[in-house]
Amino acid sequence: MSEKEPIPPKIYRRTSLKELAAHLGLSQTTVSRVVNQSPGYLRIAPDTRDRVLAAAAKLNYQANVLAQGLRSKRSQIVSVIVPEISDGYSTSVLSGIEDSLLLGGYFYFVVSHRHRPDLLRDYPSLLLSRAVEGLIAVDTSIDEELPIPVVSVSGHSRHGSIVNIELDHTLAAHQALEHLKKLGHSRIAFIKGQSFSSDTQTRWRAIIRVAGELGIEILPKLTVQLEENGIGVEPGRVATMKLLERNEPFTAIFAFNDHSAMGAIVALREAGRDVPNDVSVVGFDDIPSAATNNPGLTTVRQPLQEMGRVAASTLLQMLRSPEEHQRRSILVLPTFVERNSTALAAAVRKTRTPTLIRSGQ
Amino acid sequence: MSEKEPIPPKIYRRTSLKELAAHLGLSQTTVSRVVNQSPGYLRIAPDTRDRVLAAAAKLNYQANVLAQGLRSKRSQIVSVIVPEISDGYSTSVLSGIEDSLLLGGYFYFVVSHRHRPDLLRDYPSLLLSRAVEGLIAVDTSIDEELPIPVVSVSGHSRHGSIVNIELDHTLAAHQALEHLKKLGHSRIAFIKGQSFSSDTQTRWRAIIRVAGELGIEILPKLTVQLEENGIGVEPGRVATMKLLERNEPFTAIFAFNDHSAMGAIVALREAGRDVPNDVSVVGFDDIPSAATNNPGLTTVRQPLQEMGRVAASTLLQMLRSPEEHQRRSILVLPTFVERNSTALAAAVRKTRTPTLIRSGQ
DNA sequence: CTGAAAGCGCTTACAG
DNA sequence: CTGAAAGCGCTTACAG
Repeated sequence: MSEKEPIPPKIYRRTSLKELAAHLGLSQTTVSRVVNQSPGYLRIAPDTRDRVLAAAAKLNYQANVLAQGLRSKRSQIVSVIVPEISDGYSTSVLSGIEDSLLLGGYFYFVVSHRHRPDLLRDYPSLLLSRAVEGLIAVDTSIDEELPIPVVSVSGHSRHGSIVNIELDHTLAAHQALEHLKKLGHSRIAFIKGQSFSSDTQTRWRAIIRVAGELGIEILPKLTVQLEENGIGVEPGRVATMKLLERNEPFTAIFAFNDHSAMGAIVALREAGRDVPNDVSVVGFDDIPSAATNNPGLTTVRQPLQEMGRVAASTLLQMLRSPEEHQRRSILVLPTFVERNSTALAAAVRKTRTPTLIRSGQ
Repeated sequence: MSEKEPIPPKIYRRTSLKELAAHLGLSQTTVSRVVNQSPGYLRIAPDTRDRVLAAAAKLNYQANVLAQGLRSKRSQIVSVIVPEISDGYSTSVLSGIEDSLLLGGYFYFVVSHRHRPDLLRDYPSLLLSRAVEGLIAVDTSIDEELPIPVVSVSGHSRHGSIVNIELDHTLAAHQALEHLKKLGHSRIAFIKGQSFSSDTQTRWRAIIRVAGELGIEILPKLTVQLEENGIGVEPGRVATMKLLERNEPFTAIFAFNDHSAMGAIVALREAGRDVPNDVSVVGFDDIPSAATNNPGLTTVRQPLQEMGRVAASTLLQMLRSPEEHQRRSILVLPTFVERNSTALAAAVRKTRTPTLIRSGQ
């Protein structure tokens, strides 16, 4: 007895509805109605209600959600499919998704497909056999019609009933290109996204349109695309090396995302070019490491967490009232974040006073 | 008809066991035995087996896992609880967990407690009412006895039957401190972890022990602790500012983790100190951004993904054979990663030839 | 070698 | 105002 008293184990013995009903001398039906406040709840005698509630609290009754799901056809589970879970983009979205789902009493399975065709093909049925009620696809295009509601974050699905949560890419392109234009850049290089990324096409079209409006030329020789292979900043580094080999002068790069912007900075540094003094670099997304990068990344922020929250609450809404007319797409707005990876173009710098140079964030 | 043909929707109409049995003129029992290869499978007539398998494939039978779980008391779901999902540490572990679980046919719920006491208190019962079979706690200490197997990653739980997956902190401390010692650092500052992090204590004790062995002094004036509030690199930046205010000279910092090491670098830069020429900084974890940080972070790598894989396969093992004696803890080994945030101490540099200076990674 | 029956823990028409 | 009964889609003793 000289040892520390063991903490008395919390009672995790689960009471079933049957036991609770027996304990109260009531039918399961009545008990079920009370604890779930189901239709008919109001017609139950107030003191019966109180007795049930008291006993449920005392015996720590918690419904078996599996059984509820089987019977009522609502598993209270949805699934989120992402390209790769250990990636800043997906997890910011997941964080927002979790916020909304928790409020709605839903749990979620995460699966990552890693661009593997077998997983992309098999996951939908695997998830359906788990009775998930809905699916959120993050940066993943779903090209089959599923028997459950699907919300896509940056997925650009044009299929059936899928609701897309998407960024206003036109505004995003405008913010980035106008920023570079103001700084005096006219020879701007572009790093396009990997072909597997569902944002690649949409964003590129917006860039072309906006560049036209702003009178910015897009030169094929200053355009490279990220390769499918490679992780982290590597694809951006490789793409930028390719760009440098072409010997076509440029003073700025607009990268597809922050990862590739960081890779671009690495490649430029290796080639002896200073960022931002020789070359300005603009990223996209504003993942957490964009701020701590050196130099801090000027970037177009996607409200990833908010996109997750909106995706989840939209999905819950669809589950609650399937019949209601649902918008096909919901637009969210980017925010432009100026840090230290962009500066006045060298040509312009000479003609202006140093105080005009942004001091950064 | 001039539009593109719509893709014929894949058949997602789910066949039930009952339907399949009726279609075959067999009992559910037999069909169940075949599709699950359950005990008794071998006693079934080979051609019955073939007929069942053929029909199951043709009608695309997939069991309803919810119903299976309810009946067999195996939901095939486990849960992972993490402090925060949008954090490089947790997601690397999750990535490994997913690898192992997928192979075992399990899916998982992720929940993040964000150090909120209410969530930490309520999640266990919420998960139990979801019938999860087991729990993996990442960097979270579980101090109640749960009725299901629990594996803890860096949780250091000394409770009941919990299996801990932990890093060899002594080796880790040895790698980092010997590295700094070799570079000629003797005045080393230490950033301790937040009090809520379960690794803080263990790692600090290991550091004290190893420092003693290596003859490295730990000065209270050169020791600071991360504050609980603040996200990303901010706590590390704040701690380092506090350190600098003390006006006690130091030439190196051993930080609790990579985030705080990055924050330290920011604070040092703001104070006009160059990393690594004035101060060397060593991080811990090797999260993805450690490599892309500028300067690249010298750090102690935790094999996070492996830890996740080991945690999940250990849990599955416990679910399969609960009676088997299970080790109380499983040790994994750190790898020391030299990058560019550490260099020879200034005092030493003068006395050696420049070629001795590491060229970095 | 195969099947009838019970039951996992719930919800929900239906009835009174 | 309350309950008996059926049934969600499975698995598993038990029986033959």
